[in-house]
Amino acid sequence: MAKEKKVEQITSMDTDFAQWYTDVVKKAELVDYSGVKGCMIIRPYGYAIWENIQKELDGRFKALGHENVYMPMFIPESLLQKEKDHVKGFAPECAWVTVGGDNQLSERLAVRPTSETLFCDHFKNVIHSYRDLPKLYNQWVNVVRWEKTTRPFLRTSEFLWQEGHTMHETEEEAREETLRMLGVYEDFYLNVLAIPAITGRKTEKEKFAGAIETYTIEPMMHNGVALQGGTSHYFGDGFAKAFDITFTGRDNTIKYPFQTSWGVSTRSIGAIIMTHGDDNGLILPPRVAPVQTVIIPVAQHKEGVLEKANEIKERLSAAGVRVKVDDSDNSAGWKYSQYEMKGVPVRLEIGPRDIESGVCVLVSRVSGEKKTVAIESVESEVAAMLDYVHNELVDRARRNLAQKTNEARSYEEFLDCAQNRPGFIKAMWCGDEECENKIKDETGGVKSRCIPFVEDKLSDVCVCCGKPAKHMVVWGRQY
RNA sequence: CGGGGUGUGGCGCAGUUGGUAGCGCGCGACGUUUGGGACGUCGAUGCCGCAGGUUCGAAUCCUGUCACUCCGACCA
Repeated sequence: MAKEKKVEQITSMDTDFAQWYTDVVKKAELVDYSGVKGCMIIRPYGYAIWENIQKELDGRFKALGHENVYMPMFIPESLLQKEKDHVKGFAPECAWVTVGGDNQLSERLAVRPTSETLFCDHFKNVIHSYRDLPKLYNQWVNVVRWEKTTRPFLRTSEFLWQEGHTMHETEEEAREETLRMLGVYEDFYLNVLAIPAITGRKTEKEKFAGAIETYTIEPMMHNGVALQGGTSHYFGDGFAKAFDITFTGRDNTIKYPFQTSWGVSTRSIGAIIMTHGDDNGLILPPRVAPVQTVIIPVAQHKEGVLEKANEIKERLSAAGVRVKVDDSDNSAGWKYSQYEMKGVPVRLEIGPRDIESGVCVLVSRVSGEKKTVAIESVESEVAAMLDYVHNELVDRARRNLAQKTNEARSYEEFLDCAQNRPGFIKAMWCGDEECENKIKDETGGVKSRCIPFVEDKLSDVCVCCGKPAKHMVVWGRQY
């Protein structure tokens, strides 16, 4: 079936990717703009996606022993300042509360941009012995960062996320936790969101403020631009020392614990949109889609059609499928377009002719192909198509990632890639920040994404300065 | 924070030399329709982003301001 553009309200991706994104976000009813600068309203359909993301991640966290807590949303300035690299990183984008009611506050309060300092302030009180470790905490909250330019989901002044904060007895254990949680994200992105990604370590320059190591998951969007999908940090005992968090060890000496933190935000919804969407709108990965299958009754006024549609709905629902029947007065064609725009992964059409022969029609949102299946086996057929859609999305995203990943062995080649081929560039690097800065300046924004866990040896020398190379870096532009 | 653009019913837009607001879609009722965005009839919906100013009179001119958007800069 030839794919043509059916939804004229959505700007085509090739015409203007940024405008396409804005159109999809609005037309699929994910967000609305609010009267508050830089802040978005997440509408029911968008929030339902977030709830499914939460459910998936929260289950994985808890299975690994993490507990949910809630910290205050205000951080006294003195607390934020305890770790000097941390405050330097975040102070420029803090929102400050200076007045309460009629009274000027004696100390201004930051609206949390992230909560390491609050957790540490609390850890100090609850960690005394090695028997109190590890502490495996997580919280689902909003944070505020005063961004200069904002876009729905990708960068907003306020956003929702989870932030995990853990304390461990040994460095080794904390380092393991850092990598374990990045692994959780990698698994989640691939097996839930259908998004393959490059994972690795951030360079010194790109590290989180106050971290010893920052690990990252870097999916590539359809247009070749990277989006940091999640991060996991190893802090060593730097914050513990700054906050004077100590415990008595097994050897009866006073020690500092070792710390991690890790987070995924509503930005992941932006990743879904820009990884999977097409010119007809959103395509939701089945495992987080609020509606996995929409049933469109055809000629629904005819005897028995709606009854059959509802009967199928009950059966699918009982089988664990998130399903809805659209029995509104809109024409079938209108409904098709509507649910394509909203990215529902599988459509089920059922009309009088189908009912007569005991079948219904399943349509994949990815390929648009139709499959006639027996009503009696509808549960297994729908489940199979949902899996099929998931796998198709993974394959498509993998192909995009592979196609738009280039290798550069010389600086000329690097600049050529940066200018003419959107996507990632693999290239060797000497380890100096100077080269990162030079590359960023001379390409107009290409930065190191990460030092991947699996490095290729493309040459012996830095692509930029020609000095001996220490690592292969994946470079790219980012949201 | 710099540079461009836009704010007029829910959405998309028109509105000339200033004269008191219009179109399409959508929305509601009724009828006919129904396998890829149906059609007819009738109907409802506006502090023209907000605040000042000029004028007998402002959607229109001037000043300020707010928001959104695109491109940079900045930014887990």
